[in-house]
Amino acid sequence: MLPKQYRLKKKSAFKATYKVKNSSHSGGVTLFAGILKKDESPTKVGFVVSKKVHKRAVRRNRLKRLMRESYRIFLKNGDVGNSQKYLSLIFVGSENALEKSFAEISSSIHKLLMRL
RNA sequence: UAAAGCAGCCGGAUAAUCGCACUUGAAAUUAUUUUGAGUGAGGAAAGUCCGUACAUCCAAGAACAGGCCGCCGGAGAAACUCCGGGCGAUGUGAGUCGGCGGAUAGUGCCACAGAAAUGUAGACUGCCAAUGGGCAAAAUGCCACAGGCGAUGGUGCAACGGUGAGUUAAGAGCUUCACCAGUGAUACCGGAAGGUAUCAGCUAGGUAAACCCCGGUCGGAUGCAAGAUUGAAUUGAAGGUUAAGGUUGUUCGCCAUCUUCAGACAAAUCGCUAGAGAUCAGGAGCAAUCCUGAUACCAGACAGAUGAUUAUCUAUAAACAGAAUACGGCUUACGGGCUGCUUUUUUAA
RNA sequence: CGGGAUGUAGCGCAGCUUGGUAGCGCACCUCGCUUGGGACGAGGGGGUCGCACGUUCAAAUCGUGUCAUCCCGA
Repeated sequence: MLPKQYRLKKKSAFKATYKVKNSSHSGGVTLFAGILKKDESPTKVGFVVSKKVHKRAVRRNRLKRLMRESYRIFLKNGDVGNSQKYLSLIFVGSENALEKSFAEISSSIHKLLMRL
């Protein structure tokens, strides 16, 4: 898990991020980026796996945890490209990503971060 | 040894690095940071099929309606719950399964087939010359008119207790006989369900997971997003202040500002986890379960915590699956492993 | 977390109340009509009634369990 100040929490913030419509896709993971930020507050990140992706909570939680963990490692190493210029990011997992390993998910997320 | 049955248990472990939630100690400092310690998903957390606690609102009396339950006894807060027993079904057996009151309270339905499908039925197909009657007069003769009978009928899930004998004109539970099924009465055994024995000719289908009858039982609704408290910006109403500010030169008024009340989106706190609880020991009981004592406090989030990587071990770590107010059940899913008892067949002793 | 509904032929739906025969439209196949196709006419095939167990002589229909899909409320 990420520390609290890095998490995207409010429903309105999620809606605002989706509204920007700046998205890209890689290996079953979709990244939505919000607006560019003006001050030095930390970039907030949300992770979403819909109930339509899979019925069982264990499978959905597993995918969310893998995405979260790989983002955390990139953030710790400073290997996140230009992503920290944005106010908010949302990673959305899809059906294709369910069966993938940590290494595959990690490389997908790295690609997405470099694209920004 | 093989094949089965039942009961119970486990549901990866250890170490390293990075990381999260809550509690708590310390330091810096004044709302955050750093650091130490502790705790951190299940046997089903699932499905949401039952039952409760708890909370708010309505009603607080009675009756009807309606729902639910349905062998007996016990346990339990209660339950579509559990334990023991009875009966029935099933299996070679250990065992397993059972929504298991009433069909003589009434109503409905029973396709097709069949003479007939519930009404103590017999129209039809049939059987009968014993009785009455007629014909005949040689008869152990003929006639189905009055009658007797319910055996016979290519049916059907089901045909008015079953099979076999005897009796008879023909026949029939006829009550005469043997064996069997049910029902009732009596006696005995049992705490009860029920069981055993004897006697009685008493024997009119099935369906109540069709309506229903009988007995028992039930305040209703909504669910922790229940509900309680706080509450910045802001909105409305009422009142006050001109000490300062804006609007014009001044006053009033308006803005502003202060107080009170009301409403209220985002939000915060409580509800929230010390319990019909957990572990261990002893006792009562066939058991479910109950009693006593000791020990420790053991998830509590709110975009929602247990993860990632590596190494070693056992059987290659690989099943079903993630708490959201709590508890008791039921049901369903599940790779693999362990323990105990029992049965059957064969072999050996 | 709570509530409601639906699973029947390739597709869309009846039938379930009151249990005995599964039917309608489109689509499909064959034949006719036409120079050929379409339309039209005639005929035909196709369904473990989501799954399992039970009640009943008999179940798409009644009961219970289970699976899947969809919708609604906060």
